[in-house]
Amino acid sequence: MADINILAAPPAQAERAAPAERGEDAPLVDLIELFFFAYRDFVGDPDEILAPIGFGRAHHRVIHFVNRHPGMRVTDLLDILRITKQSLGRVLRELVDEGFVESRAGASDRRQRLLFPTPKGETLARQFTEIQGRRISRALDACGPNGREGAYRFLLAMINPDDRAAVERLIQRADKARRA
Amino acid sequence: MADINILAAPPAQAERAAPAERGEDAPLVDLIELFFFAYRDFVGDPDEILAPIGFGRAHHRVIHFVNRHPGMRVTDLLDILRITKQSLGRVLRELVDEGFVESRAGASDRRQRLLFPTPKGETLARQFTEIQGRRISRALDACGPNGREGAYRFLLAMINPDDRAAVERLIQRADKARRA
DNA sequence: CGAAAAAAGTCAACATGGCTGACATAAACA
DNA sequence: TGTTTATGTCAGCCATGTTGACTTTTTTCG
Repeated sequence: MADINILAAPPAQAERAAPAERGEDAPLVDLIELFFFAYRDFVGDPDEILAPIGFGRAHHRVIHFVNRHPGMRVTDLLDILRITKQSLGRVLRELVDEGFVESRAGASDRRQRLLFPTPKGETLARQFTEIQGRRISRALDACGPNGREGAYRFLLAMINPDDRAAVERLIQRADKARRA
Repeated sequence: MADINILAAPPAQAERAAPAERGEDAPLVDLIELFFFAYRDFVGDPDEILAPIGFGRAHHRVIHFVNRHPGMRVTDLLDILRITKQSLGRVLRELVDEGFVESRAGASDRRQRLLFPTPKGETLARQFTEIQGRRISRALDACGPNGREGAYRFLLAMINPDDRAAVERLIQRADKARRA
């Protein structure tokens, strides 16, 4: 009785809940699973772009953040990614060697290496944000008028309380720089 | 001028936007980054529980799905996790060996191996859903009255269109079984 | 000035969790 | 009875994380 394909389409007569009320009283565990599936597909987008170039997810993350926050220090990137210097070093070297990222000594503190995307890096980064942005945009369309604010608040509140302020600062700083 | 700590707290006089309107007109790229940070912390929860036992994220995912959908076939799990039989096999063997998961031959098709959590596995799975559920619950609180419905729709619409129906069926099937 | 601390980089070794390819077994199906 | 399906397994490889030790350059501070 339990051994049927639990992913198969149901017999034709089965009906789903009306779209208008879908998810209204979904248990938390539903949202846990949706979050898992959503992220799986979300990171699948850049995977497809990177596979032909021989890069992976680690490269995606670095290119994204360097492009979004040009001039960031290596330490900043380490804090964001929460990986070790050695792990980052490997990926960063490949990106510099292949001309996606450039690292220059800091002006006021010459110990620092500030990271910038090259034009090649910018082009790649734009592809990432375009495809992921389209996915998010589609998702917001499914949420009605206040969807964007709701998604922003939901995702922000999913972050550890101690880190929220830093993340918001990071984001707002980048937005401001972009508008300038 | 660019080489300062981009994650540091700003000087005291800087003010953030009023909470009421936060995120209202956030660019899509903000949401991309928030999604990244949110998931990072979301999977950090089970990581902490698993580290002492010597298990990793792969084990978390298997225990979660087996517990939530008891009696699922190995093939179902492969479809959900999108990994190879060999990768799953390694993890599954460890979980069976250490008594977290049990696999029984299917009743109507004896080639199948149906997966069930042991009491030990259930206990562990409950810890995962509790801590992750608390995080989600907190996040929903930040979203106002229709937060749950909004989050459900947003996350569902983030999933590849082709997979949405299967995911919803999976979830609803599990909810129904749980209520029964 | 000189010592200490900070930013970055590097080497080596190892763990986890993906992957491919090849192959084996049992059960179901046509 | 032959083929397909569901599962499992061996062997090896790759990407990306980890720890620990150590170096170089530059800044900071007593």
